[in-house]
Amino acid sequence: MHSFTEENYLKAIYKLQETNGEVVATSALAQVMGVHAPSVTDMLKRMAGKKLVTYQKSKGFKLSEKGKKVAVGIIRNHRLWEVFLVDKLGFRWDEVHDLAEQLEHIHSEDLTNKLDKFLGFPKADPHGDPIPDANGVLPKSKSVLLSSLKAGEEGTFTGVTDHSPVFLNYLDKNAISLGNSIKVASIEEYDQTYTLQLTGKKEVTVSFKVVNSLLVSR
Amino acid sequence: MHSFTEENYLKAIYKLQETNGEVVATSALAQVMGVHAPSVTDMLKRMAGKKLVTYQKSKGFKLSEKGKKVAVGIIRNHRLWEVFLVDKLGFRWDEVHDLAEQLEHIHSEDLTNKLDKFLGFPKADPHGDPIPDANGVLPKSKSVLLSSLKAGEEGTFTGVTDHSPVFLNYLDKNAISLGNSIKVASIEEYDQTYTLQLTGKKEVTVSFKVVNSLLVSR
DNA sequence: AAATTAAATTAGATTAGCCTAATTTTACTT
DNA sequence: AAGTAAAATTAGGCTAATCTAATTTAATTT
Repeated sequence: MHSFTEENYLKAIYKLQETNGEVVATSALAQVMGVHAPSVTDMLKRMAGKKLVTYQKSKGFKLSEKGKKVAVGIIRNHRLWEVFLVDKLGFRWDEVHDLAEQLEHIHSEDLTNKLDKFLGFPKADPHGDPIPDANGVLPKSKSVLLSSLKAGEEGTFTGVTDHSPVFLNYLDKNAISLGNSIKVASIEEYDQTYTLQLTGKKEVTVSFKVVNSLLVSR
Repeated sequence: MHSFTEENYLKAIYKLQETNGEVVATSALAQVMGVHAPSVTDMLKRMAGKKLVTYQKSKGFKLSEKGKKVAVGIIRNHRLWEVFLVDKLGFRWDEVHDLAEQLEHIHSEDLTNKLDKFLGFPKADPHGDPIPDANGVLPKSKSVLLSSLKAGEEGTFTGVTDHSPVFLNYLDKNAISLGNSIKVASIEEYDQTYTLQLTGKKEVTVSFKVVNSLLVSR
């Protein structure tokens, strides 16, 4: 159907559109794909030919409806496999990304749906990212950055915006786990460090960078 | 590491060596790979360069130790994934081959071994084919073709040599399942049809082609 | 052993996805 | 509005894996 490369472009474009707005720049895509700009121009022409993206010379590009559908399908696969790897095989949440990047490209609606059922129709992957349903519908998250809470406010830890293993390990080390309740005990005005009160009254003091990578729902 | 294509060549060569003897012909490999002969010559030169096969111009070729190791690793993956698809996800045994062909190329010893453990260290895949262990050791099968039994002899159905969905469905339709006991009730001399007595005294009459594709152990 | 047939290889092209270097287009400054 | 900087594209090349057509090598038949 589509090559792995095409699929990875689609996924990357989808994510860039999600965070950086509708239209994507060649250079931005080149950066996340780890290739040089002319390769992107090349690839986009091919993909535009297949109606996966709409592309106007030097004006940026975005996914077509068709392209979006493919991208969401891949994200669904990716997140379901991550759940499998963690829940069934016992991998840690910081180990599964690269494996899921490979598994996500195996195309079979039947496989995906059977896997979904086997896992008990999970709503989110091990990092809290929502899993699109079989129709490609992504539940709209109501989570906010922990950095947006004021001192005294509280929420439930629902996800991360930084998926790097080093950050995930940092959270493990400080016993900050998905589903925990987190209360902002205090905020140091001088350097924006946050003291957090976790489930069981444990307190940790963390930098702004940390609270700015945590999602909570209130 | 190696491309999917290379890995598929390695697997195909391994299987040809297993059934047709040590040295493999260009044309035979071209046929099973579904490509034309010059493509095979090309590919083999590349693979010889990587020490995956030993190759002498116009003299055929065979796997090196290194190549054999890679091939067996892929077969291990393939068969473990087939067990997963059937035992855990509920696929039928005639549906899993193509999916396993994709899953087998995901490389991670860690993944393979965790999957193996999750499945309870199975010894054979859903078609009865033996699964190499983590060291690449394949248990030597003591099974024989059902066609080699004489009238009155009996065995346990342990595997098939024809893996085509149409044959597997035929077996399903006649309630011939792995693990069943099968007794050769009689052999018709005229056309070599076999009447088999299955577990529970059910009798079926089948052609020579069928008994020549069934493996039994005595 | 010579002739014919079959198998394998070489030669030369093609496609996807990438590259570097050069050029063009767009955006930003003054 | 002109000049510069940044971003995007074109031009031309490379590699892996394939192809067809032509040639060479090996095997088989008479």
